[in-house]
Amino acid sequence: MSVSIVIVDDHQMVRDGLTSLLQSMDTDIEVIGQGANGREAVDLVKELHPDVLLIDVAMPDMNGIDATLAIQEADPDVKVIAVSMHSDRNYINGMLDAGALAYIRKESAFDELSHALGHVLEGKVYLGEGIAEIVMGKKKNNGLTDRELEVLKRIAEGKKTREIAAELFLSDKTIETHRRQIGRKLDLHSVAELTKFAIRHNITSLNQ
Amino acid sequence: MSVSIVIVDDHQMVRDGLTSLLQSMDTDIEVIGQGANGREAVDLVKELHPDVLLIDVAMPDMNGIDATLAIQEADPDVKVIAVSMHSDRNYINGMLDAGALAYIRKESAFDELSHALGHVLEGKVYLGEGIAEIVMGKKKNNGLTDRELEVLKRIAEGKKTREIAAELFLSDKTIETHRRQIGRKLDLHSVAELTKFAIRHNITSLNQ
DNA sequence: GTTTTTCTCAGGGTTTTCCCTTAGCCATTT
DNA sequence: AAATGGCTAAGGGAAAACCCTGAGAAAAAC
Repeated sequence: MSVSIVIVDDHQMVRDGLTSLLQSMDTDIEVIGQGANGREAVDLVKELHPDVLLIDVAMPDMNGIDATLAIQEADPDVKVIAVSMHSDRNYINGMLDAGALAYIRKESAFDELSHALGHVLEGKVYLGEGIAEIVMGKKKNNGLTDRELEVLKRIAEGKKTREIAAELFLSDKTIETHRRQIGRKLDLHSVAELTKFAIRHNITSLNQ
Repeated sequence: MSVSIVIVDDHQMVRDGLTSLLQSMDTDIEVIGQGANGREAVDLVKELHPDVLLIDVAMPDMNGIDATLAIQEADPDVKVIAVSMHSDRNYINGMLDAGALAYIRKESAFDELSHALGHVLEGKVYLGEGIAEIVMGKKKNNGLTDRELEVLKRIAEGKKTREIAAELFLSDKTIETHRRQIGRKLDLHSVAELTKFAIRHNITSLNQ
């Protein structure tokens, strides 16, 4: 019984590498498609109906969460494995809520990927090293509230207090309070550091 | 004649993928070591004396440029291939000046890597698609001067004008002028956007 | 049902950034 | 010799960010 896989990541060399890895581990695994962003992921799944979708979380154009949501509507049988650079509780939950069956990090070794593959093919959930603890809140993550996350996202997009206030229909003073609170919680006191934090945790995209 | 390779990248899954790719393309290629940062690269080269070093440019702890500089002193025979996420003129030149023989991007396809390998083994220089144009200044890159780059790097590290001035032994007013000039040249008018630009162009590291 | 957290907002002050112009000095280029 | 570009610096004013305290209402947790 052959397993068909679609790989979506914004770096072609990473896609090629993963393809080579997967095909060298088992002759029954076939990579039938590759894409560079969420939009391509959705199109590829609709067209090819793979058994497994291996998808990066942070990508330009359309991220992994939105793509997974769309895919679960179009083809709920596809097993989705999320592969991410970093781990942020809110975004791990985002992927899992969207319907992903596994979440692993690029920092981790390849055998996590093969484990993930084995699990999702049986319909089981697989979480990479350290991910389960984050999901259950046992490992301290960032401690930011949803509102603070919304504000941080916009700070990391280069927006100023007044613009954020207008977008969220709030007072400037409220946004100021959130900014101060975010800085305190994360102990990061410059926009540059906050931006890097936001990128590391997939709260904002590096592109645009 | 067998070719020995050391791979250095901060994501193990990328390292594993590249290893699999390289070994599947030619049985004479042997990946004899892997590292996660510049410091490990230097140690690995000193210990293993590989024919080729495949090294990422942006890494925590010690970046590819500093590592390549150190390696060229310790073992000038090692052929260095730089593999980077993005392309910034100043940093392409940094790697090439440090002694790298090839520079390719992760966005590019795998065959660029095999071409690079073929070239460097003969002692020839190989530049990935679009890289040569950037080096020769034919493709507009960022237009930042060396000084402006030093300032931008520090802005993206979260430092404030006064701190940067102190570090560079300059007046606050001078740094202010540089900041304004950087913003004008790049048409980016927030620290967040400047930080993302700096990360994309390997001017600063995402970590710390 | 009470405590805690989150979200909202304000007053008031300090610090920093942002943006303008002008300008001298030096090295490279023409 | 003259123009260009890079680096330095200053004066001055407007805007934004930073930081404090306090505080009411709603939602969540205990």
